[in-house]
Amino acid sequence: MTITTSDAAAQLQQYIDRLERLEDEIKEVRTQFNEVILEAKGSGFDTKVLRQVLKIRKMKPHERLEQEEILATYLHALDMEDA
Amino acid sequence: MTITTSDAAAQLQQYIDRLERLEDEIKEVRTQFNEVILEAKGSGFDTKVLRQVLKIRKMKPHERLEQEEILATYLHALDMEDA
Amino acid sequence: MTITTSDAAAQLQQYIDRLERLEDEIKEVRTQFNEVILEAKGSGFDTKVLRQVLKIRKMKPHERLEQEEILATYLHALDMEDA
Amino acid sequence: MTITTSDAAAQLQQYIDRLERLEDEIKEVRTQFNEVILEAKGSGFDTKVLRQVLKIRKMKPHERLEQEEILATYLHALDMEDA
DNA sequence: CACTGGAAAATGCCGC
DNA sequence: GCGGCATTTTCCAGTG
Repeated sequence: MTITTSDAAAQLQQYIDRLERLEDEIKEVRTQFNEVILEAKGSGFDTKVLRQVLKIRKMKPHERLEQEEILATYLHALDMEDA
Repeated sequence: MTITTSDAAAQLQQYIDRLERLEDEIKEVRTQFNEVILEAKGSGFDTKVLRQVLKIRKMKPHERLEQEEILATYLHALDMEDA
Repeated sequence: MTITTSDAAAQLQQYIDRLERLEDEIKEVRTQFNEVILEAKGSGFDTKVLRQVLKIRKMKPHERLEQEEILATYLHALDMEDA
Repeated sequence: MTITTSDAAAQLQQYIDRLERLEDEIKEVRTQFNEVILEAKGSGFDTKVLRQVLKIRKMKPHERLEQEEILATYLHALDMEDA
């Protein structure tokens, strides 16, 4: 878009405002996240391991891709039309 | 499992819960962010440039100027100043 | 397993092998690339700007000019032309 | 680095050359990769599934992080000093 | 306080 | 040409 009208300029300003507002929110929540991590550290937990646990829990769903599904993928790969 | 460990487990669970809740929030807000970007795109704005604008606004003018200057120097050294 | 499938399996295996070999090559060259970047860094060059230069050289001057113009327009609309 | 000497300029030119050379190599190998994918497609394989197979094989090593190791991580997380 | 590794984001690519 | 996915780059916390 070539901004020729002041309307377009105002619209751009609005989008930028909204986006920066959302970025601020993200930053804020991330700060809270870090605070909790620090708090956990204060309780004696190893932050690195903590993050690892979170990661593992996030990965879990992906491991539905386990064994059977992998096998299915291979079988599908072999189920070609005229090979 | 000893009582101590059991306590620790409960505490760990709590921290994990809080952290995952915060992660969810971040994810949610980021989704909103992307939606606004898409909306702006629908209004005819160039999303890539939009992101560039946000980045520029986040940078301190000083930093930005410095980066630009280095770039100019490199381009000059390569006889590319008009690129 | 039918003969057809067995054939397909062998063929699949071959394709996978070739593809993985090529993936390895790419990975290897990328490693070399990163090493050169590091070397340049060691010589005092700013790696981020270095990457920027490569990107600029890859772009057709026309594209680049266009992008810059859009950016200038946006910044102007936001009264940020001096950023 | 502020490039003041022609030596530095020459050095920069050399780094850029080397990096672009490596980028070309990568591009070339990637082209070969795509050609093999196309060839496989011509043999009746579904390219999407093919890529999926490659991905799965790449992930496999990461799944050493399975069960026992995950358990170990949790146990470690609970093995705090003074909780 | 620079380096390193890992998470998040942006870019670019492939298929539709 | 666009949307989704994979790669690449950037950012940031942790560490010596």
